[in-house]
Amino acid sequence: MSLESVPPKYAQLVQALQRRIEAGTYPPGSMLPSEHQLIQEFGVSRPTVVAALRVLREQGWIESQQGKGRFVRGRPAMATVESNRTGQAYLTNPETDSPGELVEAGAVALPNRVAALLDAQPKSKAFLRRRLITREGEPSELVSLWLPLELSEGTDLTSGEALRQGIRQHLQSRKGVRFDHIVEQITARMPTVQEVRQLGMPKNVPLLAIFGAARDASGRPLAVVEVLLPADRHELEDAYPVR
Amino acid sequence: MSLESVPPKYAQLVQALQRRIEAGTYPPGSMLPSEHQLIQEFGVSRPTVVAALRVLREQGWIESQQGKGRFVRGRPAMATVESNRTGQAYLTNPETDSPGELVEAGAVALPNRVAALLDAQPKSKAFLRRRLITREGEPSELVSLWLPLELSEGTDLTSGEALRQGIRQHLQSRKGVRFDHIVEQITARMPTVQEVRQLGMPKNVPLLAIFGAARDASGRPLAVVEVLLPADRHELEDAYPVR
DNA sequence: TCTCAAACTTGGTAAAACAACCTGTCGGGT
DNA sequence: ACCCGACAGGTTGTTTTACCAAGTTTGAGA
Repeated sequence: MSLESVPPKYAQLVQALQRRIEAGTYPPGSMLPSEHQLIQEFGVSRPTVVAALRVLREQGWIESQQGKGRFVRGRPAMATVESNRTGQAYLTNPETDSPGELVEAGAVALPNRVAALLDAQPKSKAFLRRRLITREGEPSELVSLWLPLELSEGTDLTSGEALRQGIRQHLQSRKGVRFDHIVEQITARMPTVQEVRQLGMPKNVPLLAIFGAARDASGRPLAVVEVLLPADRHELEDAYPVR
Repeated sequence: MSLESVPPKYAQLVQALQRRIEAGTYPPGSMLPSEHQLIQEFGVSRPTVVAALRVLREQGWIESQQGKGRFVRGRPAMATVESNRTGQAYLTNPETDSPGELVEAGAVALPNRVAALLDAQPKSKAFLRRRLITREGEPSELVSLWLPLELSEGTDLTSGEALRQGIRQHLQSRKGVRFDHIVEQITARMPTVQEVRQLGMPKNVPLLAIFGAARDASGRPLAVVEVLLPADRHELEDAYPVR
């Protein structure tokens, strides 16, 4: 059984054209080959070509003029920066993407701030899963996930192994809850002695602390992730259009 | 010649479905009629229905699950909510909105980091305008704006008075440049002694530093704003939908 | 030189088929 | 009686073929 999922043809075409634009084969301002030419070259049908070109237009790589042709704009400036929604990244990407070790997993009393984000009583219990991420062999980030106890039951989150599925997908398939939006808070503070030890960082360097609270469509909190980044080794970057 | 251009069918279908969602005919969480049902009701072909539903999904009105159906999310709320984009706020809002005093205005040598964001040589000169914002009578934030010298000429930025116009509007009307997008970087560091004095903050509390680089559509840097926030009095908050 | 039709371009609609995925039902087995 | 697997029938996702409409450019002919 070959389970290597091949990307759809239109997506392959998108990538091929992006590569040519970046390589300078289609320089900015020049006209892209016509639909008919692309059909000939790639051996696909017109709707497939049109679907690929629509994606490129919506992403800002090209623009089109009816009756004239499609013109290269170049790599969209916004796309060079992968919008670094930190909370989303840690709630969505599989843990196997980032090497690290599990340092804690079990029911604990909630810190005040996390309790407020979960709409729970301070000091009440919830499930905590904490991982120390390593990059290039060095401790890099401390990631903590808090879940209401009823959401942690029947999941693989208690396991010591890295999840091969994103937390979002795991909770959706096992518990049927759907993340709708994330509220993110960013603060800075000095590290505790324990954090200095775990992260192997100087004790006079501040920590960037990102709290991401995932909620469902009705606004009910589902999970909170805290990401601790030593400020001498990390910073956050985001890009957005002005309105 | 009656050339009242009628919108394409798929666009009409988009509007019809949006109206029904807003009217509550399709409440959030409910399942949308299947493609087949929509084909029957509106008397159009499947590609037309699919095109309309694709637009709705990309705009965040609905989400789709292969094998199950399409589900209503409601009017995309996050798109209308002005999220607290710090850099955008300081580059767009009039200075008169926030009381404060001008602490510096003139040509200075660029710090390395700002020079990199402006694509300029380190140590080269640029115009700096720095204001200390006060809230409830207390020093609160230190906001610095760097501009290439050619962009500062002929503007009111050298004036000691608070601008009644946002920096973005001012530069657009005086110099004809348009902000297209902003790249934002967030770091944390310990304050300098001068910053401790100016902000009236404890010297063992870290600073949240936000750098916002405004660029035009081609990616050329136009201006950089740095916002320094004592971490014991400020934090950043943002909200966004999960993709 | 001017006019206009032909030949290109992209945009939109229709009809059909297959693939991938989800969910329930109906069995047979334990 | 209970559990579990196979299967049927639903859904969306992708691809193909076909045709017409609308905008632009070009060149042939008057």
